[in-house]
Amino acid sequence: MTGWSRTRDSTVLVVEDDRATARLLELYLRRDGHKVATCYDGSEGLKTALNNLPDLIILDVMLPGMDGLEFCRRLREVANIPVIFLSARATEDDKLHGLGLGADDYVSKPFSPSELVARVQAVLRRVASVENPPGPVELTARDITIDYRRRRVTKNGNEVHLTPIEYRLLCTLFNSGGRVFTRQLLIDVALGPRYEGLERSVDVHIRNLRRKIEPDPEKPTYVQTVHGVGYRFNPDLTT
Amino acid sequence: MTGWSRTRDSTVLVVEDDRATARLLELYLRRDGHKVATCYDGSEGLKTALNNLPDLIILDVMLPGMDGLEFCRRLREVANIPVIFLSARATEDDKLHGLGLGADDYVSKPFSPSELVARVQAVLRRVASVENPPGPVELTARDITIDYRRRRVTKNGNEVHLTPIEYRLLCTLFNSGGRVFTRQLLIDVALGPRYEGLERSVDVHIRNLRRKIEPDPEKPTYVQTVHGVGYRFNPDLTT
DNA sequence: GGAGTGTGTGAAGAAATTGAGAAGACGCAG
DNA sequence: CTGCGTCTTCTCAATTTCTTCACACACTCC
Repeated sequence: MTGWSRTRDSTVLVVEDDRATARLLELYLRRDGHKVATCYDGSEGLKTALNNLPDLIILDVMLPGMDGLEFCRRLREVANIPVIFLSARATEDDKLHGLGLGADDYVSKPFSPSELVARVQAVLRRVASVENPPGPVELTARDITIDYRRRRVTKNGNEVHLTPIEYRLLCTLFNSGGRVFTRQLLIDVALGPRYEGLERSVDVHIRNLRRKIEPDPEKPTYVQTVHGVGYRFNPDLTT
Repeated sequence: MTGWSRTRDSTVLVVEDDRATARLLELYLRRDGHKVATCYDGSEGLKTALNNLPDLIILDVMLPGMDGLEFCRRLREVANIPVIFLSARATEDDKLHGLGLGADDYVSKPFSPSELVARVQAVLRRVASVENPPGPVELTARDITIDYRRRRVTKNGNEVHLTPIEYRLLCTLFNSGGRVFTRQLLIDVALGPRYEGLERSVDVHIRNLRRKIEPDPEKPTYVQTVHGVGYRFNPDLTT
């Protein structure tokens, strides 16, 4: 595990319980010059990912051991490895669309192998130019910056202390391209299926989050309310 | 998990008095792409190790010339080469459990060669970046310095005595670029897959580590707690 | 404007996480 | 055998974080 010093040829971790699909992926990825490792269930995959820090992960959404979203969320807590989702059904796509978890792309089954390989290339190229170590992996909007690797949020350079839930909500909203999230979707995506609070609790966390990052919490500019729907993140100042 | 090749081409020293076992090890390790040297007794093995500085040592516990535990202890005084123990009987396993000597893994006889090869890979991968990082053999952050070759830690020039577990935790956190580690990840990365303690034990080691390196252990500046997540190393004083 | 619904606010109690001390296990050295 | 060093585990206290509730305020549609 050569932490965050990416090597020339990229390693790809495939987490997919269907062996046939997994083998297909391996075949095409190897042919494309990647090193490939495969895990057949979620929790093993997560451990492997954290131990070996591949350059990219291809992740089935439906997994034994650990759900793909859960996988991604836990991965994001400690690492920032790009993820491409494999979704089985069209209905799943909706949720994935909104994934603020740092999914870098998603592909619906059945997929064309060459399309997937192309997406892998694209993600790796994009990531390589931005993310290469050493140094923080950051996203910035106006004066807010998220450093995923250190799990640190700064506003104008000063650290802002966020609780775990606030951090997850912010991450989810932050890199969602301004998409609107219902409270339930925020719960699903940011807090996980095992979350047991009421939807209204999300309001409270949003408020606390605003207090910490908004210049004037009375008039939110980052986390905006969409009345009757939910919340969305506004990266610009144009609204 | 399948695949991955990143840790080949390393030199392995086998110290094992039983010639048949030794030859078996050589065979499999060579097939796996390692260079292998073999010694048949302890004191000769130690001499060889110190002269040639292999990347890893496979060490029989029962040895003529010098006991394997003694070997490990003396090795640790001057070098930081990872060690995998070969223990003859199940009863010996208990002794090795404790990692107290700084063993990195252990394998019971009779062993499956492919399992041993896999463990060699795992140890090399894990240890490579954490305890034997590429680049300089000495890293400094503020007034803490780690000398990887000698396995020494100094604070303002004074040696700080760390236990094997403390040392590994510190190494792992130290050259991680400030990344956040969950307790489980610390266990996986720093202590190895055979570690059997609870996650909470990590807390205790972190506390002991803080007592030794922090100016004011009440307000940690090096090893920071990330509430709800884990720990993080802060090289600067900027927070 | 007013009813009806949705959202923001503050605070209190519950719950979870972490820190601290200490006891026990274990092997080793003298 | 006894003392020493290390590691694990336990409990209790301190702290942080989360949830919930009641009410004030805002929005929308008629």
